[in-house]
Amino acid sequence: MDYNIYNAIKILKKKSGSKNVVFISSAGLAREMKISQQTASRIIINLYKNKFIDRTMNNRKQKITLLEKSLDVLYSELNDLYSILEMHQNFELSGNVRNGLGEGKYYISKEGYMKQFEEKLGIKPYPGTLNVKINSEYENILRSVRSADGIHINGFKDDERTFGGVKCFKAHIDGIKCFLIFPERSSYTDIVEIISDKYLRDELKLNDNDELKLNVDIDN
Amino acid sequence: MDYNIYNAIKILKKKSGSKNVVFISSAGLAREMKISQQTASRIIINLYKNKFIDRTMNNRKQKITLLEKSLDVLYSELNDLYSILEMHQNFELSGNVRNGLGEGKYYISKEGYMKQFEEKLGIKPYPGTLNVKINSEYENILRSVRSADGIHINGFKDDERTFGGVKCFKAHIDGIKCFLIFPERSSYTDIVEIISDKYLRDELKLNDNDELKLNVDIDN
DNA sequence: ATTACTAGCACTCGAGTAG
DNA sequence: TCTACTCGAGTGCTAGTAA
Repeated sequence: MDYNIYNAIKILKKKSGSKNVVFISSAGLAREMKISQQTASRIIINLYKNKFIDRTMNNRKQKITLLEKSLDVLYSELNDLYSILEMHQNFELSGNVRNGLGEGKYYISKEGYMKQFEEKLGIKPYPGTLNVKINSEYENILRSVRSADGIHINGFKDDERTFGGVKCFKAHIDGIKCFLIFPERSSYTDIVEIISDKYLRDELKLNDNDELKLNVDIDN
Repeated sequence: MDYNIYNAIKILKKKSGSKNVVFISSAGLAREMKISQQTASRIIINLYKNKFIDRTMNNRKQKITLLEKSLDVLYSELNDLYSILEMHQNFELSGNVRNGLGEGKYYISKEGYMKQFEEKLGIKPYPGTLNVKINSEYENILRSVRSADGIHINGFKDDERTFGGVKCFKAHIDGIKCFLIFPERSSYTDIVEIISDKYLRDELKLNDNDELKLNVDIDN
């Protein structure tokens, strides 16, 4: 049954544009998947129940919207194949500098994270993050990076609250080594947070809204 | 059953090194796939019958060798996802110039091919091919390119024999536009043949064994 | 047209087990 | 230990059909 779900998502994504919305009948999906209309209908019900899609049934044709969970399926399969086939390509992202408001600083300065950064990344990060809004043309690449494994940093508890796990990806900007960090449980956002042992704003002479290119190395 | 085959190939490829050989018991495969030993055994038999793998049964442990057909499955799934997710990256290959012996010239000069090259590629090719041996580090990328769709050129018959279909990929070398051509029915080789409307050896001042970089554009 | 329920059947899975 | 056969059970398919 899992295979049907995967295949259905592939087809729905192919038919939906970048807006992830598609008008398709169960018979239409059945034709593409070379299965019966009844089975296609069951699959759609299943996808809906399991929150892979949303659906609205206007008059005749149903409208299907792919949810994040569907995209995750595809991007993680892509990454799986990437790593199995040892195609560690480097990804190039481009975006511009945003004002970070300082929450990043609050989080990464926590001892529970800092210790692990030093151990696992081999750097003692400058206590602050550089926030970069990735240009929308690079959304697909960013999604692909996000769904890769990366370097895992465990969550922890302090006296007051729990802090979730994050994952890091080695990267460089103009030759300066840095790391992208993503909260492990969060949905897609086009803003990435970057840490480095250097103060990147000084090192790279960056101001808000400056354009920059970012190279991510996924080695698995 | 198809899904099992796909999954088994993924696991076998992951466990096998770049030599595509792996020692694994049916119980071992079963554990990885979270299925019973019996089912794993059946899958292995199936893979063998359908020429996805070769197997030899020495004393205790069986040795499984992944055949081209298995790699094709993985690389074409990768390409599928690539095109569905609209991640048309450009691939960079590097290799060195080889002496082509002139068979390439014989083939591409055939009217049946030439007409289609002009129609579908928009160039009137110089009647000869540049043969490039791709460096082995780029094997994975070359395989990935090969399993993509490309521009299809139909096969045809002349008075004497039949000529098979080929597929072409737009590429450029030092800014000069060219096309990689692959026979549609042939197994992997690390030599690629390149056509262009220019005589590339002159245009790029190439001699045998000269190193060159090749950029392939897969747009789907 | 649609979607999707029910019924019946076919296929695939895993337990048991032989070699 | 291994691989792989048989067979019963259960899953998931399609056809028929209702709404």
